[in-house]
Amino acid sequence: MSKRLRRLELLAAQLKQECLCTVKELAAQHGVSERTIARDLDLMREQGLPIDADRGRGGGVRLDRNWGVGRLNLAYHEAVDLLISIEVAERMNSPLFLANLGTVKRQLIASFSPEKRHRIERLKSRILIGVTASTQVQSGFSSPPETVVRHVHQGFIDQQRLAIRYRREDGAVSKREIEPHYLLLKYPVWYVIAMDGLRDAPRTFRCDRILESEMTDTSFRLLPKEAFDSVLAGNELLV
Amino acid sequence: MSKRLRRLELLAAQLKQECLCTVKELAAQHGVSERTIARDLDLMREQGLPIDADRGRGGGVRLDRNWGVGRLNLAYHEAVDLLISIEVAERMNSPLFLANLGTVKRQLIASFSPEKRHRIERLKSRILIGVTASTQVQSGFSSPPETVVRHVHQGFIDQQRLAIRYRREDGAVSKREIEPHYLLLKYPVWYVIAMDGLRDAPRTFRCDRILESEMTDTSFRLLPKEAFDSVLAGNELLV
DNA sequence: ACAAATATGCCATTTTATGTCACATATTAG
DNA sequence: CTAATATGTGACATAAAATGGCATATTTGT
Repeated sequence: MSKRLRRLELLAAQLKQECLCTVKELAAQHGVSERTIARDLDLMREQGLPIDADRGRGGGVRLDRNWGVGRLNLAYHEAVDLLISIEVAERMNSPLFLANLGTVKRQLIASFSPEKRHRIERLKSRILIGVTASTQVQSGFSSPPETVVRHVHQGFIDQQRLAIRYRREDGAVSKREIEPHYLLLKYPVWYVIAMDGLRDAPRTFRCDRILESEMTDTSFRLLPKEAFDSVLAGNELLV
Repeated sequence: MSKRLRRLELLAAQLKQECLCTVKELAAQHGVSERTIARDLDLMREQGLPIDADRGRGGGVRLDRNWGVGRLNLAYHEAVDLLISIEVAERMNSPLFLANLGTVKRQLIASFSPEKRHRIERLKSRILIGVTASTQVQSGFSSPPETVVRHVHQGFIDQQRLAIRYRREDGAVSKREIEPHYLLLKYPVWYVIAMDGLRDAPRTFRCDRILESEMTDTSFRLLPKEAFDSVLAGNELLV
């Protein structure tokens, strides 16, 4: 086999692309008999693909127009980004294009392994949504650097001490050691809430002003939420 | 067959859930010989699944940890919502969790049929992103009604005349006939830009104030963009 | 009425999948 | 170093599944 598997994949792709195919055409294209194509279609239907067939002259076979736009294969970090993006968008309550994303979210969550689900829950419990900011994202610094994103996916929050280069509002760049505890979105600006290693006090850093970040293996101190009350006040947790 | 297909699906799901399985366990669970599982794994590898194997004592088989967190099967309207949501989020430039969504977008677009791709392009060409609004979404009216969303997916823009019940700021509810041409997001509020059938002039309606909408089969007049210049000014198209 | 399309059943034949056994190779515990 | 567990691979007989061909029913447009 494996021949049949391949054919089934091809058939599905083909039916998605083209609107209406006759069994005869399909048989010729795949070099098998019409009977075989009929059986393949049966199998695909059995597996849940909504294949419509128009009988009679001028008829043919097609996939239900509103069905599965293919399958998305997501890597872990893609899935996390997608899930968090949807949840943030939901929280930000601009609902027109969110109506049908509930099922997407459910599918995403269901497909995580328990271990990953836990990791994501912890990440979410460290994300805060605040009021919309009056400031704009700095032009020229519109994206936080790659490294920040990578650190987020690697369990950035509550685990790793980071060495960063930070650009103050007046333009001066300084080096700092921080222990990040929370991410805060005051749309459109993301902040990192962290213990400043030098001053040993909670501080808030704009993600778009972090020029570089690097993990350091200095130990991380777990701190209770209360330690951050002063900077967290007035913001809501994502979960 | 179909037995093997099912087994392959189960195997993939299982390897995603559990970190490490021995071939012996898998064989026992599926009631086949170890040799068969080995062959199944070969086939899965051939199909592109990144299956790692640790040989030797304590070894086993697992899926690459960062690989496909399941497959998403999306219906058309889910895929559209997802795509538009991502693009809107990108345009709104709050980038922390958008870093890895480029590939998701590409997969989505690639999986649309040409016809659907065209439909989506047209929808996108009718979406405008404006400046962030100072107002909030009306509480109690936070979601536009189901019907508005449905109409969007059915080719709402530029095709259908709608009868709506609209709630003015002072609370008064009136009936109107509109021909919708554009959707405008002034975050967090969505607007419909339409020809008001009674006054025959362009007008802007807040989506969260549309209480009900219904298609009417009265003819729709295609109008050039210039007709809406007065209300479109200062807003940018999504595409 | 006729032609073109799907849908379904049956059976002989061909192809594929499976189990079994043997052996190679890699890793870890002791 | 050795024994114990793992995966990986090849060969071969056999069970199972896929295939093709044919007959037939059914739907639909001309």
